[in-house]
Amino acid sequence: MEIASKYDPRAIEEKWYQFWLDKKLFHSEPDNRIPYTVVIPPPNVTGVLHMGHMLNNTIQDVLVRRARMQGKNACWVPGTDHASIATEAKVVKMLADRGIDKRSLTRDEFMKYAWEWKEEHGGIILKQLRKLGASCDWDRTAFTMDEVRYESVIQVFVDLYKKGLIYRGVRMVNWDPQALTAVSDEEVVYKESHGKLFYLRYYVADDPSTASNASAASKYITVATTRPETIMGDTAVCVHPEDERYQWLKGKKVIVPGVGRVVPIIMDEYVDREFGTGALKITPAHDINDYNLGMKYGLESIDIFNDNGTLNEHGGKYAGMDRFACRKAIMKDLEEAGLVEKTEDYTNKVGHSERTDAVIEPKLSAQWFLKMPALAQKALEVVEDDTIRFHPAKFKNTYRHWLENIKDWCISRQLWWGQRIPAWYFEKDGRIETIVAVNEEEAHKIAAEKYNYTGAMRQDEDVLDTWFSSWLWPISLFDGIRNPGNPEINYYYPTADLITAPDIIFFWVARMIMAGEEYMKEVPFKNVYFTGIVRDKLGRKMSKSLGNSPDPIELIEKYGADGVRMGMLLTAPAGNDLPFDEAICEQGRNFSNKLWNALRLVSGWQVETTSLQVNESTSLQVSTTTNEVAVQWMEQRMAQVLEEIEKDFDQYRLSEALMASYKLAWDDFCSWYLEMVKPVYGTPIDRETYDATISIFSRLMLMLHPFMPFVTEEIWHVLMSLQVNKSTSQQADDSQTRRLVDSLSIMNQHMPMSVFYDQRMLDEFDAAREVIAGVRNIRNTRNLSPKEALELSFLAVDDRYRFGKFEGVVSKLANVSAIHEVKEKPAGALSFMVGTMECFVPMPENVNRGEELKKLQDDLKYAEGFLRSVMAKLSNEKFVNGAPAAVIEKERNKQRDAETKIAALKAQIEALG
RNA sequence: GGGAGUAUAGCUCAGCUGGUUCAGAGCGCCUGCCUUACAAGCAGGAGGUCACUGGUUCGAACCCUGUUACUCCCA
Repeated sequence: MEIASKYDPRAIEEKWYQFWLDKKLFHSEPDNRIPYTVVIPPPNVTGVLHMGHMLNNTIQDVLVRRARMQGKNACWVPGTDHASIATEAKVVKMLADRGIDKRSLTRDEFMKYAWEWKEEHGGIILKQLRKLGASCDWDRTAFTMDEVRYESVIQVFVDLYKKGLIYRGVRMVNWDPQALTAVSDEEVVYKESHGKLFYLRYYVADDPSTASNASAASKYITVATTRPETIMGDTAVCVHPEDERYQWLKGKKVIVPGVGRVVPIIMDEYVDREFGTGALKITPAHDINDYNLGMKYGLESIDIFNDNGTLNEHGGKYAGMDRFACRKAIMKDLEEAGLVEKTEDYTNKVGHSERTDAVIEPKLSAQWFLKMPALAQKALEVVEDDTIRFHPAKFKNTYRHWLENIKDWCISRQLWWGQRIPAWYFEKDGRIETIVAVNEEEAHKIAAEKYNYTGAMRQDEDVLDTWFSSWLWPISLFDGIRNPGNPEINYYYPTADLITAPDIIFFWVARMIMAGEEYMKEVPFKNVYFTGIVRDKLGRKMSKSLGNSPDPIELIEKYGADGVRMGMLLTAPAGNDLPFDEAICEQGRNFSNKLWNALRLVSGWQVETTSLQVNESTSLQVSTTTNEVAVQWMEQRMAQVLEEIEKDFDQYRLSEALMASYKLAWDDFCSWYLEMVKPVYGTPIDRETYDATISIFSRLMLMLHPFMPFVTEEIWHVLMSLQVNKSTSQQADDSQTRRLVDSLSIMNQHMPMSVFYDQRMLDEFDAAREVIAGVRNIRNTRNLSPKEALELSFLAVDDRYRFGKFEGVVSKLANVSAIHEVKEKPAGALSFMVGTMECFVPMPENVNRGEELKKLQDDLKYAEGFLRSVMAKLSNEKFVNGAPAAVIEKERNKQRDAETKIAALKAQIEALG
């Protein structure tokens, strides 16, 4: 069979992904196996694949593929969320490009365009995930606005309203003046910003009747503010009740500069005396803290802004001006009026909208809220008691802190794209009544029954926060809200693992837990794996604006999906940020190529029909024993590594599991095992070893498959067909067997499991490996040709470092023509030590005695130093009395070994000299 | 301002219950090799005051005190 010497992933990856799709291997239906369910963190429908998705979905795919191979019924449900703000912005832009103004459209017309946009542009990301090899059950692809999910959201809203957990009220919310909607606390990003701190003079109005005559006042108080434009809404100035500086102002009133309004001085401990002058202006309509003070002291609340961030009629001469332009204008005017004391540079954190990046304007408005305390309580308990485990566990702290300080969730958004709030209003007897119902018909029915009202009703214009859909995701994906107890939700819920980035721990993780407790009385998942944030190699977060993020699809084209997956995983311990360097994908690509070349080697072998192999590379007769030993050792080693990997997966240490598999395949299998059994060029290999090699190689592919699905599927298939081809007994059924092989997939083979292994054999191999390395080292340093066979003798004081069955292996890999055990050091020999075992090869003619001597003396010095440290411990009474017996015994062994070694070295030095 | 975390080789990280020659891995680097699977490779090698400080202990990378630096979250 001709196989290219370089592995080319492109055609292979496409071929197998299509194969998996055609055979519906990703699809899951409930059955009697154990379910393993993962729901995708639904990417934003406007999104394109970025490195964070790559990481996140690679991890999910690894876990899902592994679970599937462990015989579980794996179901990974993909989907997208509708991202109301982001999508609406895209649609508005699309309309603008076509010359259509959103305001000229009805809601229904707009929604038609929005769906059109979604069908055309939404979900690119899901297509891209296929290139990565994601084994999602595409038949189950869901969208937070499709019928099932939409209705689930509405039903939950109505239910929570009935339970009294949802209410509507006028509150201070985070207003996004660009998207023209409220956003939740979690959607506000605080960014450091360089601004100014303005010191403004508020003159005392001694006599309220002459207040408008500001010049009459002789005293003033200086107030520091970062937002002078809000003075139009000032309704008080506040100082600390114990602030000595301002006692004289008690009960007085002051005049808002430039505005002329007379406002009271209030005293409250809320004030930080250290900040600015210790005096605060209070604008209840535009600051949450001021709002609270306003409520406490019954202050007037004057809203000075329009929804788009311009000043309204309360802005006086500044009405219509943008808030930032107004800031400049106002300062200029105050400056001229002599009301500004000074201006300082000031750095503070300013809230920006996560979606539009506009500066958030705290604003009073009527919004819908979900009461959080009771929900939070339960959500906290299940994480505290480890019903849900976080990996890494440190995120428990963050989680706890948030839930203990939680505020009610603002769930209404002033947009059209989303689930429209199912609330209807009508006026009766001069009162506005509110009906919350799953649909208008139902609302009418309730209105008639409850209020005896049959007239027209108006539905709330707002939609619900996108996260109010996403928090139901693990339930609504299986229709568990509309049809509780249906077979799917019973089978797939709770899901097993959730893999997500830590920045949505509040948005999503916590709220899913709340919804799970509320609607399923059961947690939505058992483990949460928090990935790191993908950064560039300078440690900066990857972002579009910096242009520092590689295009994942280009990476895949360059290194293959397997290569990229491996690159991501190798640097991605749970919860650690990963500084991504493209070079790491190269390692993944190289590994694919290594496996590929191992396949080329094996596939080129001729198989001997008889069992004996004569190895002519040395003058030693090598029987199959060497190969048998090699196979046995490889089996032991594989069992050992499997044990490690199983442990790693239990602890979600994926990069460690991958590294262990990588070393098993590259070092143990390719560098050692294949070299041990490799027949001399042109000679055949014995049947047993060949079969064993194919079997081991195949199992290695199974172990690697979750990490590198494509190359392993390809190699596995070639291995299967090799088995068929070279089989002596199956000639007749050849084509039939072939068809069978072609129809199989590595995907649903069984993952090998660790079994008991022989540690003694592994130790013997380690000794053999060191002997081989020792001989090679002597050849290298003394310029001895690897082609020239050497004779090896060894002197073992005990059995610990014997290489036992591995004699044949040593002779083959070190090119040793004979191995003798000796009782005394042979004359005229070079030596090296493996533990306490001394090994000798004949001294070549050209050896540099001075160098040899120096080497030996260095070794001796080290050994003597080591012995001293051991003796120091052993002669310490406290150690001997205090340490456990096993530890002391170990030290005694060290002492004996060191003494043996020192004696041997001294003898060698003497022999040389 | 409140909370959490991190600091180990040039880089990214392991190091579990304090106890082996325990100071490790991968990558990178250096040297020598196109040795009939693989130069996307092979054989070797160099690299660290375990941030600093004091303590506990027979024994500390690991436990405790303090310091410094960085990161994240919350307001």
